[in-house]
Amino acid sequence: MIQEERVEALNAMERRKGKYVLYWMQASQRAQCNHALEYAIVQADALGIPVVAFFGITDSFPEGNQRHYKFMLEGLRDAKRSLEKRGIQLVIQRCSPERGASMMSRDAALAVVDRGYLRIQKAWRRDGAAAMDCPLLQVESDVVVPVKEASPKEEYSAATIRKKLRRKLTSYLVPLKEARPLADSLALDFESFPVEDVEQALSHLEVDRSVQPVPVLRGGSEEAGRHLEIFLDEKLEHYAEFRNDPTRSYLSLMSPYLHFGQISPLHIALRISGSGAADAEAYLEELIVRRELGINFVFYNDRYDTFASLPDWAIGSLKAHGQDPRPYRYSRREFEEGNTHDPYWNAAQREMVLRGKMHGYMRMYWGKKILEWSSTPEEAYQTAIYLNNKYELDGRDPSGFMGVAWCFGKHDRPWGERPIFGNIRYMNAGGLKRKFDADGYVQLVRRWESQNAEVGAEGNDLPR
DNA sequence: ATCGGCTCGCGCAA
DNA sequence: TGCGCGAAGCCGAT
Repeated sequence: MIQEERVEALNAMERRKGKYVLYWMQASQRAQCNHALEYAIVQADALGIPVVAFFGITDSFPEGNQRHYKFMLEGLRDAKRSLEKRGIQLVIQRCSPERGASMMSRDAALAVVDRGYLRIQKAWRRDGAAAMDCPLLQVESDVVVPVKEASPKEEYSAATIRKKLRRKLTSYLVPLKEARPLADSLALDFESFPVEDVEQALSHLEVDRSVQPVPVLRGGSEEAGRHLEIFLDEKLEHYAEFRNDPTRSYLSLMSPYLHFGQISPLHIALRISGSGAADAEAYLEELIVRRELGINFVFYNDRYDTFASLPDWAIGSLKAHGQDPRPYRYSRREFEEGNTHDPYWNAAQREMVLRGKMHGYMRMYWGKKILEWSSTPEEAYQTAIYLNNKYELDGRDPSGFMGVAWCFGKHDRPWGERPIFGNIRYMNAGGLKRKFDADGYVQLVRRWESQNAEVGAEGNDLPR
């Protein structure tokens, strides 16, 4: 079911005769549980024409590097294969997405695009819509509840959006029907950037190669589905108990796949929900409430990647303590190399640099300490955003921007005033030790690093 | 081990 | 206008 609240016309063009319906794939890089794709199929069937899918790959996505591109190409390879099985051609071109999409729209009756919430994604859609002579319809496919339906404004906390989201779940937490288009587009003649051989495709892109691809996770909808099944079979029943213990592997690993749209949050939620068990509820809290709070944040707050996005009380309090002496002070480079005095912080940083993913619990401690050990809170904020975007596979994602902001007071309440932090919630290493074997975590990261140095990617398995 | 205070402001009840 | 309560905690008192 495609609720009409998911659909929005991005320009005022009239429908016209055309050879196909264009699905401009951008955020939802998958063939399964994709409302935008299904919407395009419904439109095409009604017009008696096929669907052509298009993806524009730009070498210069801001802060994108080889690590991200490889993961994305693995996903595009899966998407192309899966679409072909349904008789839909995926045309991939090296170009700025909105320009490629508008070129491809010339022979289209209408165009459909998925929704993105970041500045650049909004700009691409706006510019694409303006350049097209046919209608461009946006269909929101990477959230359970459409962002404007969840709330008409920037939310103050998880508590405020939680109630609003819960009220809407009966309408939106429902399966999407998938169809094979009546007309096939495989025979249409288009040039496409080949992605079947991912290494070769990667070598043809002129991207930043300073960060290595990750040894553990491979991209694509197929891998996403495999990890989801492992999570459901082996991990979900202990999720509430172990999710905040980074020495155990009890997370779903969905966030990189969600970031690239290689899996649908609706699909995950439908697989999880129903039991009502505490573990399922805890997971749905992360998947829906927390994730869609992040989307609310970046959608309504244009300064989502800066210190200025914080609430007034946090900015005032941090500024009032801007001159407080810092017990330790590190440069961006010292942080980046994981060379602080704190073995727990260094372990978290190195986990991220090596594996493209930092454990959720450690992300909080990591950000809080960057604030504590930087010259100014503004500099700390920039450092955290820079490192997160560069190394995390799910960097440059609403959840990541929100995660950094939370460490600086966003979506949180004020706490007892103290040096440097002011009223921002404080965390220290004692908290880690109370919750899990913090020294065991340091050892674990060391093992990952030495395994990676010795045998390369093959020996690098997840902890059990 | 457990508990209250820390401190601001949203959102709803009245 | 008043009041309850909040993304993951810390700290000191008991």
